[in-house]
Amino acid sequence: MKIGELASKAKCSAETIRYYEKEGLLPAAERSPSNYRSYGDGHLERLRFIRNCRALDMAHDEIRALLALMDAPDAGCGAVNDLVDEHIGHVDRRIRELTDLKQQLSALRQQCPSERALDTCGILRGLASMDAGALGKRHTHLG
Amino acid sequence: MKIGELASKAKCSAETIRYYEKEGLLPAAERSPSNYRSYGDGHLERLRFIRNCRALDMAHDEIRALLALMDAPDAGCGAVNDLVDEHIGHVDRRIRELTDLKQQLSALRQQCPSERALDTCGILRGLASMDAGALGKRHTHLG
DNA sequence: CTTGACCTTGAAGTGGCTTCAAGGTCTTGA
DNA sequence: TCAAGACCTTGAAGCCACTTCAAGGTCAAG
Repeated sequence: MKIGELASKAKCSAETIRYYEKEGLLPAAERSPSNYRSYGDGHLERLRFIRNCRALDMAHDEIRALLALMDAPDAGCGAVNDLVDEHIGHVDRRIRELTDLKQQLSALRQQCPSERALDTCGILRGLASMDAGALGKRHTHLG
Repeated sequence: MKIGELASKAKCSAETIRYYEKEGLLPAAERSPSNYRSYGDGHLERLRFIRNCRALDMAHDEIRALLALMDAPDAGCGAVNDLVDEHIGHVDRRIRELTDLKQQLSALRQQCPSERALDTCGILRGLASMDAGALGKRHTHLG
């Protein structure tokens, strides 16, 4: 199967597939006489696995780790469980960050409930006088 | 004041300040005879405003829009309110996306409550067989 | 007069792609 | 038989908001 067919079966673009190959997520395909990449069902399975991980917002490093664990012949899945737990932790932290953020924004928005002149606008005043250090930095790969 | 002093007063790095200048968020500073950037209190105010906006995860485009509104002499703040409301919408959507995501991940995690052999690990099975199309794409600049 | 803190510019790296440019190959139908 | 158009190739650049690096210039203190 050529790259376009694989792409449509995995619902991603051919460029993404080439990118995954370059990144080492997907093993290099064999080549046809005309130098086109040639894929089998194993590639499709692996690509679907990767796309599912990405749909869950896992970073490439996390996916690489999962793939390596999967390829280890005699391992149990304890490390898989740990990796997923850690990723849930990432998502959870980011949700908490954004919830705090929304709180801040809502408070700011209430400073100016109606249209008024710029120099009395509570939002602009708030943005000018806030203490930026109050919020922490982002800790995860989820934005 | 030189760039380092401005940076420490605004709690950001000198590189960030130079970047904001290049991006047109911060007006270009005057230069000393030795070609060092020289800043006044107006720069500090504007920079603090920008950093506060960034602490609230506003994109540069949003901040640029706010600054332009602020500089408009006779405008009211209705557009400011709208912009903030829209940004709150971004944050809200992202929170909902991540909440869905966490749900998916938790369900996945429950597939494999304990250590077991790889080929029966429910997580890996789930990742291999999920339908990636089930989750939507990211719509905002918040990750 | 040297050390070291500060400043300058420009380029490259981050992540996970997408888009573009400039071609080569293959299939189909006139 | 040959031309159009769909598909493939590579490599580079763009996205965002920075950070880091390299290679130097400037300045105050000891």
